Amino acid sequence: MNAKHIQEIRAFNRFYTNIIGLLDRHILHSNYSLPEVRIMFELYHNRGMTASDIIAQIDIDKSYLSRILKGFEKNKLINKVSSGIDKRAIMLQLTPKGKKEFETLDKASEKQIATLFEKLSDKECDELVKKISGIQKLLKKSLQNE
Amino acid sequence: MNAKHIQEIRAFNRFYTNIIGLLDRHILHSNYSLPEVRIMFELYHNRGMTASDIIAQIDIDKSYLSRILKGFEKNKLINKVSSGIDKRAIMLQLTPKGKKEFETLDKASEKQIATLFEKLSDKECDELVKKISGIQKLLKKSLQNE
DNA sequence: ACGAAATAGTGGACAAAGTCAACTAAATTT
DNA sequence: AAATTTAGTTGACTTTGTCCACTATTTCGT
Repeated sequence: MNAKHIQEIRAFNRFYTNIIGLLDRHILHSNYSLPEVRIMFELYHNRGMTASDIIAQIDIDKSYLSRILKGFEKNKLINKVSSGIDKRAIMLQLTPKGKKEFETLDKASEKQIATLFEKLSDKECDELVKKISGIQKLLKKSLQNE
Repeated sequence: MNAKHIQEIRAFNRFYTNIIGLLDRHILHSNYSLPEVRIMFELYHNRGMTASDIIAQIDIDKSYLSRILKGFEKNKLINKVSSGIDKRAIMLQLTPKGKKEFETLDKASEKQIATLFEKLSDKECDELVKKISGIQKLLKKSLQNE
């Protein structure tokens, strides 16, 4: 890794930070915050997670998470069920209402992306996705502990 | 753009959001916030910007920016000089202290990146950078207004 | 088996980040 | 010359996020 590599990566970070901002814009007009949606995503895609499982996936302060989950429960988006095995742990699950809310956000997100990239041809999209997965592969390799 | 493309892009966003978090980690232990560093970056790389110029570059609320700049001035990181031409506008410039502070952060950021990607060979870095710039080119094309 | 240490989650108090609307002053439009 | 727009500031506020101390379990070391 030389100085040029580093500069290119930094430029990309600045650039892509803006892109992510654009892609998250639909959330600003929803009733949820970014971390809330990110948490819903995890709960939607994994059955029976605990708060700790969520923390393992996304970098979030546990007390902040606790508060968000409390809010979810209050609004009937999730059920909290004590895990039988470990009495400290609590199993979380989206209610039908919670699932529906997430799906609405999810659809909006898809639409946002489709709009943002509408100028690209199918061929260009293929190219984009190919590069994207190449990057992920490289980065994951470098991030592997040990 | 089809459903598969969209899913891949979203997965990349989630992934890369975490990467950005890792890359910004050094800022958490500095005396500055992320937006502050981002603003310093702009001031470092462009001479004689106004607050409006900064807003054109980064998406930030003008009153929030105003407060940050006020803090910078208080800590002698910038000079504010009324622009001769337009008496409403104020030219901003990093002081030597401001430049030095930014350079320190900048070095830390370089180091952070180098550490994060240390497992990649030079060849892999070349590959990474090539893909990165390809992505930027595609996205910029799609984002062009009109 | 028993005490010490670790883990799961919560709650209070607080700090940081960011927004909104109202405002002054200068510049531009009509 | 009045009306509108633009540059920037300020007060009051909300949202977002962190820190620390705490309870209740569970696991570890001996």
